[in-house]
Amino acid sequence: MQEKPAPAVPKRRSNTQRSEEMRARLMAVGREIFVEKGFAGAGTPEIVKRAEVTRGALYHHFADKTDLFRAIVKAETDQLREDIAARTADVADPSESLLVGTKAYFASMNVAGRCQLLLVDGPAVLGPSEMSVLHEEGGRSTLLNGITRAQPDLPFAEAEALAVSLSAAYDRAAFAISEGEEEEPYVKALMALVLTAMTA
Amino acid sequence: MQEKPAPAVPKRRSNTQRSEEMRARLMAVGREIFVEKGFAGAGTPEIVKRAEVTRGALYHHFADKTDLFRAIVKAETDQLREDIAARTADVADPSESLLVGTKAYFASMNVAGRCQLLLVDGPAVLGPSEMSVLHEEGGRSTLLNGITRAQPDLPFAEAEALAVSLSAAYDRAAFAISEGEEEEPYVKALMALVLTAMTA
DNA sequence: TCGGAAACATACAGTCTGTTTGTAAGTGAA
DNA sequence: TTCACTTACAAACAGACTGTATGTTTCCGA
Repeated sequence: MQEKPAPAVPKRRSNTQRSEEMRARLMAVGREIFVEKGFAGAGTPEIVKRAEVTRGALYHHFADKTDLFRAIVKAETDQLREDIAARTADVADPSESLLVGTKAYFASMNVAGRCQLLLVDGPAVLGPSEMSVLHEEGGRSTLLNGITRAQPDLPFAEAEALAVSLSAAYDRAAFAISEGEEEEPYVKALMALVLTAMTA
Repeated sequence: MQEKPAPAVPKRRSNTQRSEEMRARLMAVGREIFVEKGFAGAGTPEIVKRAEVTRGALYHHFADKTDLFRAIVKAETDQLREDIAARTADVADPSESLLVGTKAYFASMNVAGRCQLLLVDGPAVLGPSEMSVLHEEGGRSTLLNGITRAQPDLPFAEAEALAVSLSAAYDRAAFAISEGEEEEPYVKALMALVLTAMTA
C-alpha cells in the first residue's frame, strides 16, 4: 500500500476546477515534451506519466494528440500577442512604436521553445494555413496596416506581398535570435527593411 | 532450351543497376506520398505497396523512414540549384541577374510539392539546422555576397542578418506563389527589399 | 440522498516502425 | 564453369504508440 501525502490541492474540487487544472497540467507537461522531442517524438504515454495521470484524462479533455498540441500552440500565440500589446501600449510615436514592437516581438519569441512550437512544428503539424491564422506571423496585419497607411497609392496586392514577406523575415530573425544570435544586427536589419516597405 | 524474348526491363541486371533503380523508385513513390499526406501521415507499408516491393527493400537502401525523406529532400534541393543556375548562367548584368534569379527561384519552388517538402516538412523532420545546410534558403549566400560587395562598410553581422532575414522572405514568397498567389507583386516586393539591403 | 452526468482509469484492437532472420540473385577468382 | 562470398531483397517478429470502448469514481442538481 502506498502512503498518500496530504494533497496541497484540496481533495474536493468543483468539476470546472478539476477540468481546468487537468487541462493546464496536461498542456504544461505537453509543452515541455513537445519542445524536448518534437511533436512526433513526444508520446502520449510519456506525457501522462510525467503529469502523473492516465491517458484516459488526456483523451477526455482533448480529441487527440494533435488537439493537445493545437491548444498549446494557441496558448503560446495568445501569450505572444499579450506580451507585445503590453510593451507597445504606452508608446505614442508611430516610428518609435515600430522599434518597440520589433524588440517586443523578438523578446517574446525568445521564450524557451516558442520558436520551435510556432515556427517549426506548428506549420508541419497543423498545416501552414491554420498556423497562419493562429500565429498571424510577425504582426502581419500590423505591418500591412502601416504599409497601406504610409503608401496609399501602392497597389494592395503589392502591399500585401510586402507584409507577408516581411513577416517571414521577422519570424526568421526571431528564430536566429532564439538560437543565440545577437539581437542588435537583426533589429537594425529589420528596421531597415520595414522602412523601405513604408517609404519606397 | 527455349529462347526467351528480351523483356523491356532486362531480367538480368547488375547489382548497381538494381540498386539505382530501386532507390529511384522508392524515392519517386515516397515523394508522392510524402507530398500527399505529409511525413507523419505517410506510412512505409503504403510506400512499398505503391512501389510494388516490400519493406525489406526500403530498409535495405535507407536506414529508416527519415533517411528516405532526407534523400528525397536532397534531390529536391539539388534540382532547385540546377534550375536556378541554368536560368542565370547567361545573364551578365548584376541587377538583371538579381531579377532573373528571383524569378527562377520562384519558378523552381513552384514545382508541385516542393514548397511543402522544403519549407514545411523538411524543417520539422530534419531540423532547421540540417535543413538550412541542404536548402541554403533563397540563395542566402548569394544574397550575403551581393550585400557585402555593395556595402563593404556594413558590419558583417548586420549584412548576415539582412541576408538571413531576406532569404526567409524569399521562401515565404515562394510558398505564397505556390499556393496560387500572383507572382508579380511578390517579385516587385522582393526586389524592393533586396535593393534596400544593397544600398541602404 | 439519489439518479445522472461529468471526470477520469483500465483494457483492448489496430497500425506502424525498425530489426532479425531467411532466400534469391549477382560477382569474382580459380 | 563452379564455387565461395557478397549484395539485394523478402518474410516474420517484437515493441511502441494511437485512439476507442468500457468500467469506476467524483460531483451536482433535483
